[in-house]
Amino acid sequence: MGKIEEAIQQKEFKDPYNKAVVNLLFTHSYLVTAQNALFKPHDLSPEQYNVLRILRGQNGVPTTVSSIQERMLNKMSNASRLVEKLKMKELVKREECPTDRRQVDVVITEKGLELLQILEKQVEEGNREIVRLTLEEANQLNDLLDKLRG
Amino acid sequence: MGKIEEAIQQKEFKDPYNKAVVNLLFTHSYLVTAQNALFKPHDLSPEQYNVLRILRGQNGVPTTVSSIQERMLNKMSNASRLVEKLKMKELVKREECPTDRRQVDVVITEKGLELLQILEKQVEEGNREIVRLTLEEANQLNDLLDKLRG
DNA sequence: TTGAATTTAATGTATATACATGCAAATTTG
DNA sequence: CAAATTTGCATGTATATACATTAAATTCAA
Repeated sequence: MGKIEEAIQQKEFKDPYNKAVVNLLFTHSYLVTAQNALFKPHDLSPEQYNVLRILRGQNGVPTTVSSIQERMLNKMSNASRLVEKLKMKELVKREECPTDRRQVDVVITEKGLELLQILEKQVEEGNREIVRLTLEEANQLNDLLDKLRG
Repeated sequence: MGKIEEAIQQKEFKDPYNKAVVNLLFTHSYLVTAQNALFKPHDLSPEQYNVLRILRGQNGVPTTVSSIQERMLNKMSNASRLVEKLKMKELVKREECPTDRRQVDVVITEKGLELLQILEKQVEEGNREIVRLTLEEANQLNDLLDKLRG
């Protein structure tokens, strides 16, 4: 794979900023493609996995749809529909919130927790393998990404 | 925005590799959201813009659909359908390849080139603004991303 | 306290991704 | 050369993103 210029056959970029944006879009696709292969056998999408992780982080405390939305990796995603998909698979429960009937309390089920436990190990191991950096470099990358977003 | 831990309200990560993957997914969403706002008024998606750029890079030499596909940022995208969309907007022309009737020659039109010229300036300027790094840091980020993919 | 504004979730529509499949043309092979 | 394989593209289906709109519940203000 190597340099981005070879990977997408583009000779040069306007400046390092524009190159970084393209490089990030391309690297994102690389990561997501690898992750998809992992999720596929479990009939779960990366986004659904992400929602399950957020719910487990609550330790049993019900979470509203908007709260899930705020914590998702993709802010423009649609937590409402993802929760619906997870409910159909019985990985989450959805109940009307007693104190505010507009809201919906979402909780991960035992079945959801079990699936998460299996998947998480694979994802964590997969991520370590797919990121071909030293520990120090990975830390540098995290700092740069945090700074990039301002 | 700042640190990824605050941005998505996750206290800690398994290791810097797993943190980097999440950080990259999140940063990708940040970039794409900003880019979408730019493309929206021109009724063009980022992916369609990418195809137009690839075609212009050919300097008038017809390009096959599979060649476009190979050079796209998202390898799993569907160049065939994107070309169809662009054709409906008269931004590209599509002709049967004379030497191999399986293939389809795609060329950007004058209208496509004009739109690209306008958009490109805005995208380039937008990218410089949205990446809040020094030149040196942007170069570092590019090196790390290239290395990450191995 | 009632009416306006806001909040929360669901839904509608267009676009794109992910992957399988179909089909015709071209190439390989026996 | 005929049959089998491969290639190039289109298309079908499910999922997700992006964004507008709707409907109901709640809050706020006159």
